[in-house]
Amino acid sequence: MTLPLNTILSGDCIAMMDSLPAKSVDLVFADPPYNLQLGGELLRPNNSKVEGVDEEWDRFSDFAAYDAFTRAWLKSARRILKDDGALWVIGSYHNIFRVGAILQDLGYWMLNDIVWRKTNPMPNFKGTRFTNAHETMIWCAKSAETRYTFNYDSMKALNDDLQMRSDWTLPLCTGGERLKSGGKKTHPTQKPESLLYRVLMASTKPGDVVLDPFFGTGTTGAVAKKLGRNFIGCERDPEYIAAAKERIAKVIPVADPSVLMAISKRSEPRIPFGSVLERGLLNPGDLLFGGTRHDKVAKVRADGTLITDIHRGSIHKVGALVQNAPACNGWTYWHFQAGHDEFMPIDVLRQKIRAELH
Amino acid sequence: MTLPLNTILSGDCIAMMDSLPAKSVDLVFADPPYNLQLGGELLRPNNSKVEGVDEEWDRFSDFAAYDAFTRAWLKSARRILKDDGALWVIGSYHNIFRVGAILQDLGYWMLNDIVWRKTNPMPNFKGTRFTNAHETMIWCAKSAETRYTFNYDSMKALNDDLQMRSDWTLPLCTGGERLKSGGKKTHPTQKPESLLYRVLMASTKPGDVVLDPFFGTGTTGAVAKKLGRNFIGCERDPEYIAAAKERIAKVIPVADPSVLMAISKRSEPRIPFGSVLERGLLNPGDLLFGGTRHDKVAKVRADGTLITDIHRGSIHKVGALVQNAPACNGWTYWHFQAGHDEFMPIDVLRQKIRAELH
DNA sequence: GAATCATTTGAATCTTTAC
DNA sequence: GGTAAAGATTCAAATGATT
Repeated sequence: MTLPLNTILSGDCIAMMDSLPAKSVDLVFADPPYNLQLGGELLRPNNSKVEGVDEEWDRFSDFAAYDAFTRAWLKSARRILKDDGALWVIGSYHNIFRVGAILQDLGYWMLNDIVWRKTNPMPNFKGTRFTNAHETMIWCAKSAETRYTFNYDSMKALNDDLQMRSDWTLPLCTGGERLKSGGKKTHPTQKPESLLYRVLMASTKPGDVVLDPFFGTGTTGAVAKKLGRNFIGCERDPEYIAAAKERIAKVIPVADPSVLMAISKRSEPRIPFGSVLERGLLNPGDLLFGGTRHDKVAKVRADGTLITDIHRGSIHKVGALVQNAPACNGWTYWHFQAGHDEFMPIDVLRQKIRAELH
Repeated sequence: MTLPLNTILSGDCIAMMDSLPAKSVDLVFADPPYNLQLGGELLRPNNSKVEGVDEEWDRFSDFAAYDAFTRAWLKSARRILKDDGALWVIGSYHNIFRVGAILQDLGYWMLNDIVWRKTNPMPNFKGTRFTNAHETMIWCAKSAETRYTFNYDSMKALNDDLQMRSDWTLPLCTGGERLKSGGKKTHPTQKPESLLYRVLMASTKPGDVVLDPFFGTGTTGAVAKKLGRNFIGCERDPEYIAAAKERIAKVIPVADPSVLMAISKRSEPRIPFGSVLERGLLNPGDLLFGGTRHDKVAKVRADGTLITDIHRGSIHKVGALVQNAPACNGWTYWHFQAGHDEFMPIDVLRQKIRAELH
């Protein structure tokens, strides 16, 4: 079976997900309904307050229904996730704690909880509580043992070369981005594209398949299309589906795929230190220098090992030994003499070789 | 029975709470074990060791054991709470979702979840996830029908006459405030007094009784005494108790809490260039132009870096490289094409984002 | 003594590949 | 499956050392 890529499946998300092949999706992003147990359900039809044991039973039954629903869709999502896939859920204090506990119970492995700080939240008009100015997202891998995609360098770049933190400050979806029909908002809880931009940039690769079980008006699909990812949406409401289709059709994908690729040291090809010798960038007998004052010295041997008066081994091993450190990256630790008083890390030689590979 | 006010009860918190009269306490503040379940040792890039939390009190065999423990102490706490009392719990993603779900199951009524944004969190040294830069507190009333204390105006005053939001930006407990014994921290997870200050100012009145079931080194007691509230602590570890007693003895209550309200002024928020992309003000693949004749050209990548035929990096770095200059302010150097022959500096896009923050 | 630079540290579920 | 080796990786703030 081929996946219904870049389409919206009309119907209940559990049935829809169950119709897809197992281990076929790279990412699930879910914005499920918030807990329905609020307000009126605490009142009887005659408006008297529910009290005592009845109260607890009622409430338990409400939470139980929400829990059962949550468990069901999270189970279905887990089946279709690839083993190295991941899942995001967004919610508020009404539902996110139940969602989080069930995620853990099902074996998902939490990677972060992310706080979306709203720059422009709705104030608390009655002054009864703190302004509810954030929502919470949970990001988790399929299990504690599985791998997952995290474009660390992209996130760092997006944040002016500082590690991206677990709190994200972004505005609500308003203005031209907010879908309207007949002057009213099409969907009550449309999420901003900036939020999905960061989610997809962080945890997917170009070409990945992203499934959204509660597609709504298609923010996930719109951003996925823009960023060169494939999407699958599940949605029951025909009006939302129509709005999402129209919206996504207008999205222009980024034309140049090269601007989408994450650049990470981890994904670059490995270069053995021996290659540096084979290409004559260094020669057997050359000296390498380590330490802040370049006072540690080692001699390069023809087989690519280093030797000092007492140590012998790889650039990493000898680097660790001369520093008496548990570990060492020899590429950045060792320097060669490039001029009278100029030392350069041997990593530049590796870069030279890597450049030739392109 | 009279309450053991302003004392530390030595022993298990559940037994201690069960020994107190029902409906006798105005507030419970709890910093329970987080159930971190850390793996092996973790080294910083400089190879120094991170002191993790591996205390016996944070070890649980599985989620079921942690849940049973959580349910037990939350039940005991609920019995001793006055009907118009409230409870706070702090935690991280390791435990807070389980705590939150159990709170709801027991009939507590959530008022807010509060995010403590750390100004100086520990980074993610291995680049595997987002920097875990926050913890979560849940504030709840005893039930949906009960009243609770919220000093709305105090909170507004604390926040420059703006409603206090659900995200609080506060530094970790370090420096002189951090209790040390023999050069090492007395308690691995001592909370900052600023956090408790805000909690107690928000949700208690002078003279109220505040119980902390996991008293540790007594931050709750210290701030309670300072603010003219009464405290009751429960703690098992004699060393923590001794440190807390000594600490609290030194606290001088303040006559007028308003003198403590000095709150750091917010500085102009830093806007990473990546935000411009996330918000769609520029798009991946767009061209930027530098130089007086706009003859330097760079392409915007999806992660917020720029790329030319030979250079790659942040707006500042690439700006410097194309000019062969030591440094460059990319915000003013780079321009985007706003019309047929019109170029505008990308700084106007930053201004646009800043305006939304106010 | 002031200024500058180097070191330390904080609730952390913290690697990947080859053999 | 396990073990060993390669090699990638940190931010803010306080404290201590040096000039």
